[in-house]
Amino acid sequence: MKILIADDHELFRDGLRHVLSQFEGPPIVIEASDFPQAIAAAENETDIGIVLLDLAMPGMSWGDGLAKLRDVLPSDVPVIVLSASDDRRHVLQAVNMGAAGFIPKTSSSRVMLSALKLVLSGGVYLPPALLDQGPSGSDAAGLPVAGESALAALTPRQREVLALLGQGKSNKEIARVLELAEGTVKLHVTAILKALNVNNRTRAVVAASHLGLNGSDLNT
DNA sequence: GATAAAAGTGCGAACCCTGG
DNA sequence: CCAGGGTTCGCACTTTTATC
Repeated sequence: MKILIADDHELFRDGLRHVLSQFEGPPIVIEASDFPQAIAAAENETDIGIVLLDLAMPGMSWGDGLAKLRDVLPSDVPVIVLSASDDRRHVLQAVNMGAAGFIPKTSSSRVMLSALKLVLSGGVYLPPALLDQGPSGSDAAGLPVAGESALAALTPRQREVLALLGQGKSNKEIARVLELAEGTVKLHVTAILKALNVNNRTRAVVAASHLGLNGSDLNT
């Protein structure tokens, strides 16, 4: 498998390459130090399996760069955003633009490998710390807020279920935590999906995170 | 205050789909 | 085949709200 690492810091690329070498069947690593190089690599290289993208790179704004990368990459190739900043607004915007996840550069190699495996298996990885942050409070910086009314429409029980979904728990685990039948949890999950206008639990978690819901809501 | 309606919550069951 | 996720239906109970 080929992995494209796009980061303007050579030292970080070296470290990342070392981490990736621990993968079963070490991948072929392609490197880019700015957005134009990353886009060119995405266009010219075949069989890229995953892209690790630093948001802060020269060449163009991260939004334009990510959009351009998504344009040239096949739709089934996931792009994981790497950043030293954990500005959740940027991260969630990136996810909305098609990123399959976000890995803080402060993460351990173990976390990074786990996140990569999750994304490669079709999931979306967001760090717990990001999900645990409180509401952004404002859309002044341009964060889309569509759907907040839908979130407000959720019942307290549904919010509890959504918070546990955000912790990656299965219906069974949620049922155990809330002392409900699994069928009841499914009922709540179905209602949540409808309310948030999404079609699966992963997107519901992303949407909830986007809207500022977090695990601490369990106590409300 | 009493009553009815609505909303929220909970359960069981059956069905379909998907992936391992 | 089986487990898990998602959907739908029916039913019951409690709480809240509106009406008289």
